[in-house]
Amino acid sequence: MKRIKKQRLERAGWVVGDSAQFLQLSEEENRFIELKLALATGVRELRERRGLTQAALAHRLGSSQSRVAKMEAADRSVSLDLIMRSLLTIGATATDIARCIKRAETARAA
Amino acid sequence: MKRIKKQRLERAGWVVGDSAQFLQLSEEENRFIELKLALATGVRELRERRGLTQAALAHRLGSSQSRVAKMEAADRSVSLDLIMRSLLTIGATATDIARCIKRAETARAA
DNA sequence: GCGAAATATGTCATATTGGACATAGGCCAC
DNA sequence: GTGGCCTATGTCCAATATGACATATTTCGC
Repeated sequence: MKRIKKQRLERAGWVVGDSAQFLQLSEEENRFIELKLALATGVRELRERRGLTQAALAHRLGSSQSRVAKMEAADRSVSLDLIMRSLLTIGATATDIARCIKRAETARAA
Repeated sequence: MKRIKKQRLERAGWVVGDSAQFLQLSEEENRFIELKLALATGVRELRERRGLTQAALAHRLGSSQSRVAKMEAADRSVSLDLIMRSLLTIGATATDIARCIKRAETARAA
């Protein structure tokens, strides 16, 4: 299929690629989960390095210990928003966060 | 205050630093918003580079055009989760995402 | 082992975020 | 200027994430 035609179809909202869409979807879902997991791990590492308990971090976040525990376990019920806020609250730099994300990528490669 | 004492207090859940906690909170909130904005911008850039309309991306996400518009505007009503999923759906690499995050940091420096 | 502190897991009501839809505004070719 | 396409904005209510609390379970010094 010509590149132009493909782009036109895609602009209209259709996925044209060779592979089935649900494959693409589950692939993205996997990548998303890996990412979340890598960031969650980053929270735990930084928190421990700071000598903070889950309860202490929770207090800083205005959240609760149970939520922090679920967060570090990358529980389905916790959003990336909370994870990111935690990283920032703990004092993660952009570099720290970027590193987590790269780690997620290399984890996938394995 | 001695480092050990400070850590012990913090473990118990108290912020001990020199600055008021609400200052710390608003600082983190700012960082968070910058981050979100940088990623939202990343979505728009990648989407346009791919020649996709908001509607097309929405269709791939199983979402709607209005939500994509709000997302790119970093509207309060859209989560980081959706933004990240979008980035992945568009085909952003870990490197792309990391770059957005770094950009957020340098934006703050300005 | 015991006990205490830290962490994990489950549930609930409330708040936030979700997709859908309607509609308004912007842009460009005709 | 009008019709078509794209994007922006606002409002529904359904779905999901939230803090809180209660309660396991693990960890570790003694």
